Amino acid sequence: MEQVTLKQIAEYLGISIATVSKALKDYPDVSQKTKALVKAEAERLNYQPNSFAVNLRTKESRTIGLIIPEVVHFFFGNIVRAIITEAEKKGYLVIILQSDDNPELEKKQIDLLISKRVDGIMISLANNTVDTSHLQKVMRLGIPLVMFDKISKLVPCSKIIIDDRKAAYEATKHLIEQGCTKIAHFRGPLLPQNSIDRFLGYKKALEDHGLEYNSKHVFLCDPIIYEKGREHANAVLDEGMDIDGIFANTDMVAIGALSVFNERGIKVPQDLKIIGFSNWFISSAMTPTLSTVDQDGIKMGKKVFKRLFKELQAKKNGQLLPPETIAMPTKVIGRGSSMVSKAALTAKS
Amino acid sequence: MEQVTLKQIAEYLGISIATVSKALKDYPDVSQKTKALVKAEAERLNYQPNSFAVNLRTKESRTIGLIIPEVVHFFFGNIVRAIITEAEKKGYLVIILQSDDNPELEKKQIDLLISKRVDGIMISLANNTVDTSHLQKVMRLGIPLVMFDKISKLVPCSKIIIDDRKAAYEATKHLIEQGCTKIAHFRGPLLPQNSIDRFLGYKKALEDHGLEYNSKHVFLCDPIIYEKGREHANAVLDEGMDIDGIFANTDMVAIGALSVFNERGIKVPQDLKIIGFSNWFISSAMTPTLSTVDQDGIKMGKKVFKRLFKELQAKKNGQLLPPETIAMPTKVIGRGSSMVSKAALTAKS
DNA sequence: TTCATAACCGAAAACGTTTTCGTATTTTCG
DNA sequence: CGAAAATACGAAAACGTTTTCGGTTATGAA
Repeated sequence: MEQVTLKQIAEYLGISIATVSKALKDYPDVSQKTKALVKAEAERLNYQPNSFAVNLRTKESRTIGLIIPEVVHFFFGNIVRAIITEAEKKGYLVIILQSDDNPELEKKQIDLLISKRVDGIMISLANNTVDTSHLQKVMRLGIPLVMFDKISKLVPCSKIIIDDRKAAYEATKHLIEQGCTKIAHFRGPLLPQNSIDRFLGYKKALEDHGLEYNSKHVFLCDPIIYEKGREHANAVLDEGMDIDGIFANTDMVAIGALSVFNERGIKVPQDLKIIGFSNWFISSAMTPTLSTVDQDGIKMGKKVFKRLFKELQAKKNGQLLPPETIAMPTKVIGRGSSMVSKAALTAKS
Repeated sequence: MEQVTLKQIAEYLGISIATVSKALKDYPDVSQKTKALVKAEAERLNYQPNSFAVNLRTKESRTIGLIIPEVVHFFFGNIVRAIITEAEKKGYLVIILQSDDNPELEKKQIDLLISKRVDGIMISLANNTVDTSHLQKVMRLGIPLVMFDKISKLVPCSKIIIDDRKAAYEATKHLIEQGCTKIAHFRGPLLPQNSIDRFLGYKKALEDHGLEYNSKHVFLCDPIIYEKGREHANAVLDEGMDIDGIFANTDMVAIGALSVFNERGIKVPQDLKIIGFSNWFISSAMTPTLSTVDQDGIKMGKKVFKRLFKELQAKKNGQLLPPETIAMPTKVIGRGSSMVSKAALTAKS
């Protein structure tokens, strides 16, 4: 029941604790013979170092913190999965906290992680986090910090993002290439950088292709949920707006809109084309299948941990790496909701 | 940069470390005056106890482990969310590990958690975990253990589950009540208890209602994914099977089947009725909306943590609670995929 | 005043590990 | 053979906290 300690092994073998410790860690100043003896005994007794003591002594916990707005979210899910996996490979454990998009909670959780003495922190900000003092505190304490997806440009730490502006530009361009000329945008909340950037990319694409930007064609989704997509789609129809394309901030919103159009007999993609964002796997299971922008959560998660790990290593060596911002690639995926494919044509004729 | 310690406060105030420690914890043998002094100073210096030292001294980490097959999964997502929230309220941090339904990995992760000296462990087993020695080890070490959802009856610990057999029975009965007489079952893998129970519930419902059980009507989904639903739905059609209802092990599978029927012009629910399992939120966004069995992940998560907490408390008091198995309620939710509602009738007429 | 009691404080051990430094023993080699 | 060097081990401090126990001072009662 009780866990065995170095002391017990030492007493059993009649040698000192120090030697036992060193033997287990293959120090050069322990003879092969005693090493073998100690290791055998440790094995036999199923010795496991007491991590509390190790932590105290080495001042590191081999534990890192991760704060995200929502665990359930499919995109974060992939990121989480990747981070956990990568971290485990390097012997790190991940403590996950969910901010529920609540800046107050986010602050508390940062404090919690600091008090637990995590070695590093990864965070995707709550949508409406404006005060970054808690993050400044993390930096002040010298705790490596990596931000991803939802970032704040005010914090001088490393960041892993996608080029939202470019991705949105490409998505909008895709609709234009499919023949849309009056494109609405179901945008995300006003604050987080990526919903701003997606909006800007959308706007830029219109301008670059000689289409007029109309602020009435921009609908705010706050929060970014299924129902908002439905709401705005209904608004578009009820007000009889002249729209032939929609670029939605997120697949979730796009699917909400799609469900309304299906219900109200609007033919997608013939009457109206839609493209979402994030390539949620279920988007390929809709009828019609949903066009979207693919952002690889797994790859992103890997990158996030790898960056943090680099900074952890650097810190151990007494160095401090200059912050770095890395943009991950994205890709427009054209599907049934924006493309009148040959198959779709056949089915209709 | 460096964290302040009791020693520093003590030196600054010219008193002993012991007194500082006791003052902060409101020991009765410290005067109000020094308590005030110490607290003010601690506040000013932003003192935070070094949890490594606290852990070592108190032999508890206020950290608990959670192992689940898949974080991304919406059902587990809800559970995770609930557990984290509840745990935080009681001052516990949650370390989440993902087993990827891999028993080997699961074993390793248990060891990892043990070596990190978590105070307790919650686990939903990998689908094909048969050897439970790693769990026995947890119990042998006296670490409180709570299993949920995917459990093993061989481990004498507390368990939080749903009554899968009853739920499946109700789901099948629902189809029968809607007029189905030839009901197929897209079942889950052979091993985990809940997919066995769902199958048994399905079978029992058939028998109780005078319908013949036909093993050809049972399709194995291993793993339980969207594609399996498609695959079997196609098989049903290709082989021209005489089927008028499907009870799927999971919404995911049901949605896969639904997409095939939509594509191939099978009218749901007129030609064929479907019911899924778990009430994945997207299931109400399908066309038609998907009937399902609601199992409340949030409630379950809460229950899981609360039970673990109870055992943690008991352990502190030197007690050992007898294991308890709690079944959470479920509810059949009839929607468009199994019910020809008035609205649907109108639309068709 | 004196003694018992209460109130307050601190010394010190303990938790289990890591690591430095010193020392004792053995080996090497001129 | 003797000195230098290599080898092997252990003592002890340190990490920062908690808690027991003993001691000192103040308080009150006799």
